[in-house]
This record gives sequence, structure tokens and C-alpha cells, in this order.
Amino acid sequence: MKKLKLPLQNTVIGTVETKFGWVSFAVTSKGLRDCRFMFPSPDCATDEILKTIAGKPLSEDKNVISTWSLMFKEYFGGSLKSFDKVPLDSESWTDFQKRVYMTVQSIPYGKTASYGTIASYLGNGNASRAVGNALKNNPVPPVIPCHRVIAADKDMCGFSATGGIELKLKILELEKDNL
DNA sequence: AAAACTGCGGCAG
DNA sequence: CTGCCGCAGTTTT
Repeated sequence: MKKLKLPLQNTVIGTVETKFGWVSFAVTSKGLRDCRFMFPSPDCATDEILKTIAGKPLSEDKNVISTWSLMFKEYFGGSLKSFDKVPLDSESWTDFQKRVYMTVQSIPYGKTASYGTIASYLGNGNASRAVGNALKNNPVPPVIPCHRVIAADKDMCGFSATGGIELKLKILELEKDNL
């Protein structure tokens, strides 16, 4: 059975103000494709997200925009505690990334796991570094909660989004407070 | 095809 | 504590 490829994949973008700055996101017919946050203004947010969808046709879907906007607002406000079963556009991910992201998504709200733990869960305990590499490219934080993955002995390590480790800590704090 | 990267981890000094 | 390899996957030459 052959599956047909959809001829066009219009992208919807949206921005919303949250407790973690302005958030911008891009959604295709498959689901959420990109998401960034901590922007100081809606213009900044829009500019950045436009870069991620260069060349793709835009469309408007108020329903999609408001649904996602609300989710981000609630998550960063502390009332939404799970992005489970939310559609993600995984088209551009490698197999390894899919496996990593899937596993990371199963870390419960407010909990953490180490890169090594994720790696051994995937079947190769030596792949911790590769896990970090994959998480660095997380296209949809905080939906894939890469902030819940920390180093084995030290408490913290990098976080590539604007705000770095401090931001990572702030998000974990948010989750802890609303546990 | 090879080398150079990483949000790691573990084991030396 | 710091430094140094080995590791696996991705990106860049």
C-alpha cells in the first residue's frame, strides 16, 4: 500500500505573549514544526519563526493559532502540565531524533533524567553525547521537554535556547512550583 | 569518505 | 577540582 504525499503543506504561524516572553510557532498539516520563546516583542518573535519556514507557503487558520496559543500560555503560566498526544511534524527528524524525542517526552512533568539514562533507554548507554546533540536541535521546546534532561553528576549543562542554563533552571522551577 | 563538531560520562592526575 | 579520551550521531569539508 502506497501512501500519497500531500501536494502542499501550508504553514500556519502564530505568536502569543506568555510569562516566558513572546512565543512564536509554526504549524503544518502534520502538526507543530517549530517553536521559539523568550522574545521581547511580537515582532521579534515573528521574525524568528519566519526564518524557520523560509519558502513555505503561509496560510491562516484561526483555530490552529488559538489552540496552540492557549497551550503555550497555559504551560508557561503553570496550569498546563502535559503536551502529550499533541501532533508534531516530525518530517525533518532523523530516526535517532525521533527515538530520543519520544523518550524525552515520557519524562514526567517536574522530573528530570540524565543524558546517559536516555541513551541506555534507547539501547546504547554510550550514546549520551549523541542524545545531547539531538536535544540541542530540539525544534519544539518546551513541547519536547529537553529542559528535563540534565547531566549525570553535575546538575546542569547547556541549553541552547536564548537564556541558556538560567532559562533551563527557570523552567524546571516553574514545573516544580506547579507540581 | 573523513574530519570535526557536540547540551556526556567516567576515570585519571 | 581540572583535563583527557572514548563514545554515537550529525554536519561540514
